[in-house]
Formats: sequence, C-alpha cells, structure tokens
Amino acid sequence: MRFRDLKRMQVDIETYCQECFTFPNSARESDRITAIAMSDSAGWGRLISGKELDEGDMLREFVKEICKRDPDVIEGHNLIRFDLEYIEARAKRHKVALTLGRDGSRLGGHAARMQIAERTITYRKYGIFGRHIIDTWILAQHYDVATRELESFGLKDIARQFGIAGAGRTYAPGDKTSWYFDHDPDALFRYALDNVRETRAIAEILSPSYFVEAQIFPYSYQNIPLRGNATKIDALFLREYLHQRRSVPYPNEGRDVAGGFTHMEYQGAAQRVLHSDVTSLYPSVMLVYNYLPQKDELGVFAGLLCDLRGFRIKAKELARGASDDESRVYFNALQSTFKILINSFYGYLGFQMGHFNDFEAANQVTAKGRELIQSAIGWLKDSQAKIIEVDTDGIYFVPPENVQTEADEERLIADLAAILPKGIELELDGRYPAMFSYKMKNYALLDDQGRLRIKGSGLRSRGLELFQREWLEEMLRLLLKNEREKIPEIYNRFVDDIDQHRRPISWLAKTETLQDSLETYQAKLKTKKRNPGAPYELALKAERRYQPGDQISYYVTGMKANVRINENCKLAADWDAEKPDENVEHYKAKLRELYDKFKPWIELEKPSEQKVTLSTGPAQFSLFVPESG
DNA sequence: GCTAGCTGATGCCCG
DNA sequence: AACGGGCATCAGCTAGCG
Repeated sequence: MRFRDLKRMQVDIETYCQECFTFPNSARESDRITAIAMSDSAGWGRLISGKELDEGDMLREFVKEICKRDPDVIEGHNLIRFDLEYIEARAKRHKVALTLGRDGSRLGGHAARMQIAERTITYRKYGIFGRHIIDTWILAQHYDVATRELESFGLKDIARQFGIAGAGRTYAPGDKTSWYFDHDPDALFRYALDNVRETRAIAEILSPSYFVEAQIFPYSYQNIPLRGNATKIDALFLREYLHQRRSVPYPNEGRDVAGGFTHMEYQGAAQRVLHSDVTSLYPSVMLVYNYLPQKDELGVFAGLLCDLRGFRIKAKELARGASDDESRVYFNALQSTFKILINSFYGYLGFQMGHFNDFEAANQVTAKGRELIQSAIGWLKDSQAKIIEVDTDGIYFVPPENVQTEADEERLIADLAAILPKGIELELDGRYPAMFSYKMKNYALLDDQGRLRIKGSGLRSRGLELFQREWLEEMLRLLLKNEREKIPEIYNRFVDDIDQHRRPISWLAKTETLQDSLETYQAKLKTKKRNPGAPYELALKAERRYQPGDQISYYVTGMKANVRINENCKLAADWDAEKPDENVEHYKAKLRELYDKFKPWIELEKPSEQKVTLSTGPAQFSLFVPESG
C-alpha cells in the first residue's frame, strides 16, 4: 500500500473560551465548542455550535460525520494533547458516546509518556478501532530533533517555517476566539478551515517516512512516531526470534560506555577549511570488526544492518533517477528513514531495555571509532595540515600549503582514506572559505556562496534570547569576512535598541520548554533536588494549564543587572509596549558579557601587526600568523 | 553585608 | 524509555573581603 492510497482526514477544533481551557472535567460553563473544521481528499467541512446548536448535538454530528467519511487516518495538530482531550471531556459531560471506531466501538484512551531526544512528552494515548491517529505536533518534534530549525511548534509557526501558509490565510488569535464568535463568526470558521488545510500540508511533508516504517516494523502506523528507534529495532529481533521459535534473552544490566572522540585544537578564525568524515563510522565498525550483540545467536543484527545499508543505497539511486516528483519524494523518505535506522543500531547496543543489548560491544565500537579518527588526525598532522576541530567521525582542518586546487584536495583525501582499514571509508564532506572555531561542538562556517552555518548550543541554542542569537550571527559573519572593525558599531546599535525599547519583547524574551510536570517540579523544590526556575514559577502562576513539552516565553524585570530571575520575570504575553518594564540593565549586561567572550577576536590586531598569540584558554595558534612568525 | 568563584541541576545541541 | 560528550545559565553556597 502506498501513502497516497490512505484515506486521510484532518480535524481541528476551536473552542469558545480556549484561554480558560482546563480538563478533563473542570471545564467552565462558558467553554463551548464553536467550530470543528474537517478536511479530507473529498472536500472540506465544518460544524458550528454555540448559541444556536447544543454542544451535545454538535458532538453527535461530529461522530456521524467521521463515520460517514470513514477515514483510515485522522490527522490533527495537537490532536492528542488538545483536541481529543477536549472532545473526550465535553462528550463525557454531555453523555455523548464517541463511537468513532469502524466496529462501532468508542474512543479509548490512557495516560502515556514518550521521549524524543531530551524532551519528555506526556500525553493521553488514544485508540480508535480500525483507524490511525497522527498528530503533526509530534511529527514536528521529531523533525526538529533532527534539524534543530523550528522556532516554535504552533501550527501557524510551522506552516510559515515550511513556507506553506496561504497568502490569504485568516488568523484569529486564541485569546480573541470569543470576540470572533460574537462579531465575525464567519472569519472564525475560515480560520478553522485554514488550520486543517495547513495540517494536511504539514502531514504531507512529515508523515510519509513513518508510513514507510509501518511497513517495516511490527507496529501500527499510529504507534510508529510514538516509539523510539531502539524499541522498534528490538521489535524486529522479537519478531524473528518468535518466528523461529527461539527463546528471547533478558536485557543485560546497563553500565558506562565511553563515547566518541571530541577535541578542539584551534580556537579562532581560520581560512580555507576542509571537512572530511568517515562514512557511517559506527555501522561500518560494527560490520568490519564484528562488534555485534553477543546474545544474538541467529545473527539477526548483522543481517538487518547489512540489508538496510543495501536498501538505502538502492533507495538513494532510485530517488536520484526518479522521473516524477511523487516517486522522488517517496524514495527520499525511504532512504532517509533507512539512514536514521542504520544509525540507531549502535544506540541499540547500549539500550537499557533492549533484549539483545551488549554494552561490551558498544564500548568496542566507540573505542575503535576513536582509534580510527585519531589515526586520521595523526596522518593529517604528519602531512602538515592544521587540525581545527574533531567530533566523533569528522575533522575540520586547514590543508597543507601544497594543496591548492580541488584536485589536490581530492588527492589528499584519497591518500588519507588509503591508510584506513578495508571497509572504513572516508570522504570530503565540505570545503569552506572561512571557519570560526569557538569551543568544542561550537563553530561557524562560511560557505562559498556566503552562507553562514552556525553549530553548537552556545551559539545557536533556542535557549538563547533572540537578541543574543542575532548578535552572534552578525558578529560571526563579520569575523569570518574579516570585517571585524564593523563589530563595535553593531554592538552600539544593539545597546541602543535595548535602551530605547526599540524592539518587541520577543527579541529579549527567553523561551524554554517545560520538561517536568508542575507537580514534579514542586516536589523537587521541596526536597531541595533543584533550584527554582523562572519558567516553572510563571507556569504555576498562570491561568492556563501547562504540561511537559509546552514552551513558555518570559522576560526579566527589575532595575538592577543582577536580579534573581525567578522572582523578577513576566510572561512575554503580559508585556505592554506602552509601559515597557523589561530590565534594561540586565539585558545590556548580558550583551556586554557576550561581547567580552569574543573580545579577543574582535579586538585582534591586524594580522601583519600581530606578534603574540593569546595565552589564555586552550592551546592556540593563529592561522593569520605566518609559520615563520 | 557583599561578592567572586565554585557546584550541581537543567536545557539545549553535536555527531 | 537509542548512545555519550559538550556548553551556557541559573540558584545556592561559601570563603574572603571591607
């Protein structure tokens, strides 16, 4: 079955009083559903409730409509953490049976939790017999873990960031829903319909690879995005062992495993930088050296890894040779799914819950990885290359002076690749006119089209305020283009903007994601397991309900630069442009600190005049200084 | 009473 | 309920200061 053969349907619910939303049973009397918008390939629909139509009737209509359209998949943005919870709570109040199942059974649900990288997401896991529930908010979380490029996770934000928001799109802010209902209900319905159109477009982009996975793993389409990769690989083991009627071992107890080799050899700006990396380092090491799960008597692991590698190469070829858009998108989804899977096999070795986990093998894999990358570093140094930064499987370096043309570079990489064992391949992954190496895993690259690429939590984290990220970007661009004399101007402009309240509060506000529930936070506070934090304190005071995974934007108030932030903060939404009360001294001090961190490079003397290199921090040398000097 | 400097927890990111 | 390695920020603590 192909993705396009699925009968998909999108659902979005607007409530009369969304800002007061509490659930499951404490919803205020004034809460009412005012619009449910639905779309599917056959057309668009809407249901209206509120003043004229009783909410119970509305819900019954909703059930009837879904059964009539009979979708295989129900898609929605925030479907499981908002719309379904709301509908369930309201249906309970109005004693409406949500018989959405294909066999006439009711919507079921239970509390659940999932992990996406460092994010823990609590949600209610819903089940509708014969149908799959896909939440594009969850898909967006997965997408962001891989790319780290989504600013926020609201439907409108994501649509804008993917460039699929319609030009004539209707916007109705959440806290104005009731106003629209009373004064311009039609705009509200258009808004809800635009929501489902965008949901459909986002699902079109993000969901096909999960559909592919559903055909590989013994999990339903609905469950695929809710499971971690190691869990899915474990399921492949279980299926094969049960199929062959073999017993399944218990997981081994976890122990410490060392990781990849990381090293920064040079801090500062460098020019003409190459990046080479070992292709699929860990999968290659596992297969070449047979570092495989000891308990896997049937050899499932190596077989799967080999097959998947083969599939991926095949899918990549097919994507490249695809004659139409649809098959290209399909094969690309296929190959990127395989890539992620292949990379998860190493993680499986160290997976606590994996029945065939093997920490010894995991340790051998990383040890061999460290050995291989260090031998590559050694060879490059012997060849008079200047190493800048190394992280696990890739090396940034400045090639020796006798390497000038691209052909020279290719030859250098080929010579380096030749010293590595058979089966371990190395390639030239990129060349950059300039690089600024700041700290381990933190650097900026300027490519030959003048595009700046920033890496690392210290330079591009969403945990940084927008003004910090903007400042870093402008400053790094000038450093890399060797125009650092312009940086002080920019600094002064930023100081002035802060002083004069010239920018909206989103420029100064910090956005953080709540990891713990408010109950857990309070329990930790009580037992002194953690210190108070501004986002949690604000969430506790807020009227709306917050749950783990929710983002919260806040800014610092007060008059002095040094204030206890959790006692001097306000929600960004409560900022009043007429009476700006952000802590100007605090933000100016932060900008100053940031400037000072980069001061050694901003106020560096001109290369020709420079005599000494900086003596603080890690081992340093300057690539601006000629070898003889 | 104040602050610099340390420690541990948290949040986010790299490969 | 994939892994380890890294950085920045914040609050609380403490030694050392006036």
